[in-house]
Parts: sequence; structure tokens; C-alpha cells
Amino acid sequence: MTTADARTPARLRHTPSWLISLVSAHSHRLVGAGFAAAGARGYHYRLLAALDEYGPSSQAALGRATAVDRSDVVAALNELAAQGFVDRTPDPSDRRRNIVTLTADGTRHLLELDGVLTGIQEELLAPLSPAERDQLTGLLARLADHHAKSR
Amino acid sequence: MTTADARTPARLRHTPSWLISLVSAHSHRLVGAGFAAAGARGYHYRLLAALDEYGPSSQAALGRATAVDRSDVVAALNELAAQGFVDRTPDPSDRRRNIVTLTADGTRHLLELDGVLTGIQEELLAPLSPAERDQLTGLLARLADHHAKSR
DNA sequence: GGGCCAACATTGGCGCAACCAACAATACAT
DNA sequence: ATGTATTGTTGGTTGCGCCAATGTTGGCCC
Repeated sequence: MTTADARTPARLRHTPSWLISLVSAHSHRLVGAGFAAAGARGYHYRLLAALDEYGPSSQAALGRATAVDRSDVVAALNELAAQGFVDRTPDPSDRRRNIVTLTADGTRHLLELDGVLTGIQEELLAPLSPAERDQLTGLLARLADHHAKSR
Repeated sequence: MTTADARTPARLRHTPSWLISLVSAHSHRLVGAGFAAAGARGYHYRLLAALDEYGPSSQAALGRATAVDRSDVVAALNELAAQGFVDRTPDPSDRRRNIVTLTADGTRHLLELDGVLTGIQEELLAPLSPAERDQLTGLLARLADHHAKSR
């Protein structure tokens, strides 16, 4: 045997960016699997959530609210519209825009995905106590906030 | 205007998996840009780090140590070998294996990437105090650990 | 020794997320 | 009126994480 077994290199084990991407990868696997089982993927949930919270919106506004690229919004909305979760009609007051609307089916779908997602939070944070979970989300929120502002 | 500006939907703002992927995406952008400027990418760093820590290894062992798929190890090693950062010679004692060795140039390159990476940690964790940084890495490490074990 | 299964390197492919460049149509500001 | 910005859309590219198939080689059992 020429050395090297299944232990992560030390310089990675203690590097925050590595830990974050590790945990993110795991979370991503869980979410991806859960969403896939419901016939969706990340972009779909983001868009549906934005529509539910802000009401009918233009595609550009949706992209801004969800940090999804305009071009990717198009593709995801095509899929959502094909499933009947969303309606897309031209805005009469600004003919560049489409007004995207959440349908009743779309709302149902969103609620289903909400369920998937909350279940996954539990699984993801399993080893942490409630206090620790708050600590973690607080710290992460501050990081996310900081970097969102300096954009 | 039909509502919806640049605020993230509330159900996402408080969802750990969302925060994690947000921060991870940001970290990923930083690391990706830094590595790209040095002519590398994530897989390269992982492999070089493993080689440096464990010494000459087979490709399969490298894949295990870095959680990189065997097939992706092949591609990354091709790139690293083309840059002269790594040597690949057949193992005389087991002709199925290649022995991958870190060259002097490879070590230099690794050190350069180390520098890039530590700079990025600073940028990534900027808004946190030293104590908070320890808290965060501690919590993340526990999550990573937990999920690594249940694999 | 013959036969079988496991491990290895390699090729080729897939899906998702994130991003970029270009374009035509429309709105708007000066 | 002319230029600038915004919008939806098409059509790419990249990184990362996977999976399947192939041919070669080792190790093991009988």
C-alpha cells in the first residue's frame, strides 16, 4: 500500500470555506433528492416562494428576488408553466414584461415543497441542540447579510 | 410596477439550508475566482493537498481521501500533470495502479493556493469576531462530522 | 492451475447551479 | 429625437458531483 486512506487532508479539515462547502454539499444532496422526489428542483422552489410572498411579478423582478439569473428564470418558468404551477401573461402597461402568477396548483406544490424542506432542516441539524441551531443560523445570517450588502 | 423587489422571500431568509447554500455560494465564488487567477480549481487543490499530506498515492486512494470521484480524479490529474505539478508512473508492484507524486513545482503551486485560500477565509469571515469564528467552525465541523459518519 | 470476483484507471455521459454574451423589442430621460 | 436601460429570450460555458461500461490486473478459493 502506498499510503493515503480515507481521511481528509488536515488543511481542509480546519478551513471554514471547506467546512461550509462540505455541509452545503450535504444539504444540497438532501434538498435535491427531496425536491426531485416531488418533481422539482431548487430554482422552482425559489421562484414559487417569491411569487407567494410578493404576488404577481415580472420575470426580472423574480430573478432579482431570488438571485437567479434572468436566463435561468426563463427556463425554470417554462417548466413551472408546463406543470400548471404558474401563469405567464404579458403586462399591458409595459409590453416588455410578463406578469407571472402563482396558480392554485402552484400554491399546493409550494406547500408540498415547504414540507420537504422543513423535514430536511431537521435532518441537517440533527446533531445540534436548539440553542446551537440558533447560534448557527445567526452566524450564517450575519455572513449572508454582510456579503449581500457589499454587492 | 407589480411588486417584488430585491428582498429574499422570508421563508428562505430563515431556513438554515438556504443560509448555508448562500454563504457557500459566496465562498465558492471567492475561492473559484482566487483559484482561477492561479490557474487552478477546487479539485486541483484537494488532490495536491492530499498528495502533500499522505505522500505518493494511487489515484483510487486520492479519490477516497478527497471525496472526488475516480473519473474526476483522472481528469484533474491530467491537468495537473500537464502543468508539471504531478508525476504519474505505473506501480511496479501492482500494475493496476498509478503512483502519483507531487513535484517541486507542484509543492510551490500548493503553497500558492494555500495563500489564496487563507486570504479568502479572512474575507469570508470578516464580519465575525475571533470567538464567533471558532463557534461557527465548531458547529460546522460537528455537522460535517455527523454526516460523514452516517455515510 | 483454473476460474471468479474485486480493485484499478479510463472513457463518456448526465444533471444541477451559476454565469455570460448577444439580440430584438420596448420604455424612458434629456 | 436620440441615446440609454430594461426586459424576455436564446444559446452557450464552467465547476462539481454522480453513474455506467470497459479492459486490465491481483488475489483467492477450490
